[in-house]
Amino acid sequence: MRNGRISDNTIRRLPAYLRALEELQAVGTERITSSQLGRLLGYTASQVRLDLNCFGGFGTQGYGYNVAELRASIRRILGADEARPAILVGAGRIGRALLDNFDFADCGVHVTAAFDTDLNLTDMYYQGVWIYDLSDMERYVKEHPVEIAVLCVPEDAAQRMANYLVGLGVRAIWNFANDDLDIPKPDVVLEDIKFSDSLLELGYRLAAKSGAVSAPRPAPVR
Amino acid sequence: MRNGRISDNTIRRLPAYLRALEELQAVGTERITSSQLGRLLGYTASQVRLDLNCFGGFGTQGYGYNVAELRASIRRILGADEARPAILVGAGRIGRALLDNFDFADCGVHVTAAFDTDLNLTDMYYQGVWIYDLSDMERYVKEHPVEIAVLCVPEDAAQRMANYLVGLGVRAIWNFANDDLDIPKPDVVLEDIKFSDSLLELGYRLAAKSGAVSAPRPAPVR
DNA sequence: TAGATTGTTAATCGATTAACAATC
DNA sequence: TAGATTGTTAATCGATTAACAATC
Repeated sequence: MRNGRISDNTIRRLPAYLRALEELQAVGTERITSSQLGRLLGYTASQVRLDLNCFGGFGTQGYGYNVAELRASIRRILGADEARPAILVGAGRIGRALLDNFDFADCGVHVTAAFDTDLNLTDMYYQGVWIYDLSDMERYVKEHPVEIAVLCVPEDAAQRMANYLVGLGVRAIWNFANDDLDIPKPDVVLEDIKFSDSLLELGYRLAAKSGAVSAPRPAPVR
Repeated sequence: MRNGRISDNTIRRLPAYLRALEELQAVGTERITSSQLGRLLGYTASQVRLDLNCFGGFGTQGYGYNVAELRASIRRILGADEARPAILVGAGRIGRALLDNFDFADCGVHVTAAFDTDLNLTDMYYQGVWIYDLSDMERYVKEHPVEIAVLCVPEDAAQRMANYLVGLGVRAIWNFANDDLDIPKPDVVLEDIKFSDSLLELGYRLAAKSGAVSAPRPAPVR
């Protein structure tokens, strides 16, 4: 178990390992080797072992890894079995779509309240979550443990709201606004969902496949 | 203009450059240097110049880059000014939230139709987009130019639907299902929005900040 | 014990940063 | 022309892959 600084790339691969392991466990697979797991995800066996060994020696020589055990370990590392208290800030379409469809609990997060300014949305339950008026947020956060803010407000309100939330002491922001947020406190965790970036990248790759933009025409063969 | 293979990292930074440039232009900035642009985004000046030079010499020595020009160039590279025809597959909450809130046009994409199996959703317009029954999709795709499928179906239907879409000849899939899709044709572009991965990563970083998981206890001082 | 596969170190590769000559 | 900043090459750094000794 080497414990230097763990690279961002390694961290980003952890959820993929977890997903693969959950599927393996679902179909009853008991053990798996680093090379099998690698093949499943498109990584080399070396990389799998190196990644996992950042967090501990989960394997057994000559055997491989126990699926259930490794899955449990990775869930623990990712905090997937926690129930971190979170609030939804902005209960518009995106916010409510998350409440409808997204399994927060499976990621170790528990949404305890939502906030909005739209009187058509406030003062009601939505998917079991009470939607408060935004003006109640400050009091709510002071009276309840809130670790995470799920930020689903329009782009032009995002930075302002982020500053406000950081001031209130939330420890992490899951941001859905298409905006590069500037987080004043360095120990507040920011994680973005960037729809635009993703779709633009798709557009680029599409153009690149057509050979248009940057795929240089093959050199003329003579 | 060096034109080796352009790295994924470079491509992933393009939308960030674009976002910064749009903001600069919005506030009337005319020119910018690589080091200013870098400071804005947290990159080094070298990196900015190297990234941009993958696509062309957009700058002028002694001056820097013209904001409007560079913005236009990057939009072109990303295909943001196109209107690539796309269909929405699955018009549930997530799908409709996208139609409500997301600016497809600004990413060079035009959603021409949506498909679902839910009779409460089909045969109606939603945000100007007609929702067809899924059984009409095959005919629709054959009769209309469709480049991109925005995949918003439940996780357990995603792989099946992806195979079907690839068979119908779509050239790219923007996937919102939490599933590692296996795309049979190598030239079909796949781009994922991974909500779970993102929130799990947030959870990890939160735990890491608390010094719990992987921050090794400081060695005992004697 | 022999075979297999890990944990871990060494070699390679690629990406980022630094430096500088070209040039506006 | 002098000053500034690019485009581009060289140096550095980090991440991935390969190799192998440890060990189940």
